[in-house]
Amino acid sequence: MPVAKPESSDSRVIAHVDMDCFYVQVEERKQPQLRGLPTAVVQYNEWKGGALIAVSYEARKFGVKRSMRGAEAKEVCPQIQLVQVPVARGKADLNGYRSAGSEVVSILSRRGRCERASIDEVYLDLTDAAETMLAENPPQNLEKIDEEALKSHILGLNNEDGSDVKENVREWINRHNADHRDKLLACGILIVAELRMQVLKETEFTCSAGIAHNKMLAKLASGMNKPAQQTVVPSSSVNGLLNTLPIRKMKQLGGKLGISLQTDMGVNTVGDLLQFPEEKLQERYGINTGTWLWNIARGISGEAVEGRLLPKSHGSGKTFPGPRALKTVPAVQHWLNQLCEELSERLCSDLDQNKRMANTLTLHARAYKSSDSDSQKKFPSKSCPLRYGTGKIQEDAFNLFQAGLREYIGFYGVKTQGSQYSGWGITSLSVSASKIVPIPSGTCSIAKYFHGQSTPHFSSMQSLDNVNAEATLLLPPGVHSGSECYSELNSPKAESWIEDTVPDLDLQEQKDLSSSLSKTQDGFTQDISPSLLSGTEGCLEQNQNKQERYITKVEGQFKSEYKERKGKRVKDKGTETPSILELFKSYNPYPFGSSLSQELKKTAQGTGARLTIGHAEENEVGKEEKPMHGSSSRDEGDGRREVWSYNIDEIDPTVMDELPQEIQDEIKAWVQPHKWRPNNNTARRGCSNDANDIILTSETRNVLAFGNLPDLDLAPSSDQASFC
DNA sequence: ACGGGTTACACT
DNA sequence: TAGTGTAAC
Repeated sequence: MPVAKPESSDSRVIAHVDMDCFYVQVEERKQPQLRGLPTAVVQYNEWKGGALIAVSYEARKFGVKRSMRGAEAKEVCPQIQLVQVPVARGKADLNGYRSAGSEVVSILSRRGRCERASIDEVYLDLTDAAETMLAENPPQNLEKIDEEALKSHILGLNNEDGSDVKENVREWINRHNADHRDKLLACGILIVAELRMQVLKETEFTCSAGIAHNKMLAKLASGMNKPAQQTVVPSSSVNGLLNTLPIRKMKQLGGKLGISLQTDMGVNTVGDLLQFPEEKLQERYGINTGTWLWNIARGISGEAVEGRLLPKSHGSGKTFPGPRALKTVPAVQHWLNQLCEELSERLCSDLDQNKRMANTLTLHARAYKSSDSDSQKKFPSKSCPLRYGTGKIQEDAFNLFQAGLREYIGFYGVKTQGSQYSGWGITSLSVSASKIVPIPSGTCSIAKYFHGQSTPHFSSMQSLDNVNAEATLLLPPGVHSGSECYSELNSPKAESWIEDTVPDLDLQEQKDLSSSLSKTQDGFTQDISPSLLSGTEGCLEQNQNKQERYITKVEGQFKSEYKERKGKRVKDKGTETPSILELFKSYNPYPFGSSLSQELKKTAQGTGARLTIGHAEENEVGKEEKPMHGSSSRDEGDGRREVWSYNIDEIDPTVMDELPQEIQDEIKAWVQPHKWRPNNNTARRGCSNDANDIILTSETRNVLAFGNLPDLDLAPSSDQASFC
């Protein structure tokens, strides 16, 4: 599973910063009277006092451990303060911890590339800062070294009895005869100490840190002296450190792989690994993992610190253990709705604060089938394009669930009466949103608008393009940018879909289902804050070439969209005028905001600015996206065409027959373009000269470029509601 | 019948 | 690709 990466020859200065019992600290900041007391954060207090998810160092002295129940903790430490995780919508609400984590990240990212590794951990690449310091103000000239830095633990520094530890540290930092690598680490010590003090001052949180030449060693070190201390790993100490280190202390070896190493290979310490030739390890664990193992035995790890301050996905989930398993569809739907509400809320915050949008919705569930031979079958996870809006997410998630359930129960699902025993139970549910990209903008709202309904073939050169343009083309259908946010689409097909494809439910359940649907679908209509657009204004000067290239791309998309449409949906609309107007009308089963024209003008002006998002210094999103190193293979957003990822073939054919002809056609139209298309669309993507291609008039190009759109008489704006 | 809820990533 | 599995906190 782990993969080897070559280590760059240059010496890096890498830090791993780990918050000390973070959730406890967050609660202590909220309730300062807790400070100094043995405290633990618990989740769900009902059963045996809830599960501990964080334990203060005071409480640890009493032997309180994570993975104890609250009641157990009380036994070993009667005076322990148990603080509950906030609950919202019947589930744990971690948002407070998430935002506290963001506070920390924003501080730690000040001195170099910063990677958010989890809610309470980051990696920092401080190489540049250290090199600069070394060149301009090397530690060996320093008179005074900060107290915090002097408290560092330097592995391999032997503190003889009676010697002043801090004095030894000072000497180590000041050594003028140290090699370059150690001098860099000495700079790292000072920088990290300062960062940690800033964190403490600005957030009241303490943290621990490891400083080394790579991530693996930094991570190892950060846990060696907690809380509120930092540990350095000079390269001369690496062998001694690893030699006796139990194998499962290493990141990635705490699970099955580590066990296998011990039981199958007799490897108990990292040092034991040294005797195995690389080939042997590859033989046993595969080429990648084998090399990775060989490297880590030697303290070699080339993983880069990714510049990523924000999470790559959002998820919301809950377990329903044992007797609490969900046994009816309405019960599942109720909880799905709760989870989706939370997810939607978080997506909206992300959009608002970070100007990003997610593109894929995934549903995970765990289930048991009581009376069945293959009861260890897993509930399949399912995903589909993500449409913004709480109601839509709920709807889509529920559809995904039903698709999964049908597959899980295998079509012979027992018909059940009302709340009667159904033979299955859901023990965990979660929804997540992934493939998050910076919001598109400007001209992009057109491109985005055409997305998801057919198969655009872009005219290549994608990889040359600005990441934001790339992002644009991945947008969900029915979505356009702007502060009024996205139009709420109530496509009739979605609703018929739900009701008509759940044959196994009895009447009562169907009623429950639809009533609960209408209950939850009123959704909210609060606007996205206008700040959405701020921050991009003010940098209008931008590379014209980029813009032109981009337009070409949209144009190409346009052509092929039209082509597909023409071929497969002829009957929809009578005339086939190849005008942009007609295209808009016929293409769109969804209401399109009447503000389109306005929006286009607005965004046309802003296009240059928005295209710069990827590079704007003050914009985190730009930094975020840098790691999208030209992965042009997934850029064309192919995942977006098909509305549902589950296999339509799996629908009971008799059900298909019962569907209204219209809907059958819809379904076929969804599925088939996908099936016909050859697997590698790179071949087709660049081909814009097909005989069937329509030629865009210059007027059309203007529309795309500048938003000179004639008034379109499309769906009335009253049809739309916005979310966020 | 779970420490619980999230994240990330490699594999196929 | 979507879906699965592992690992971590």
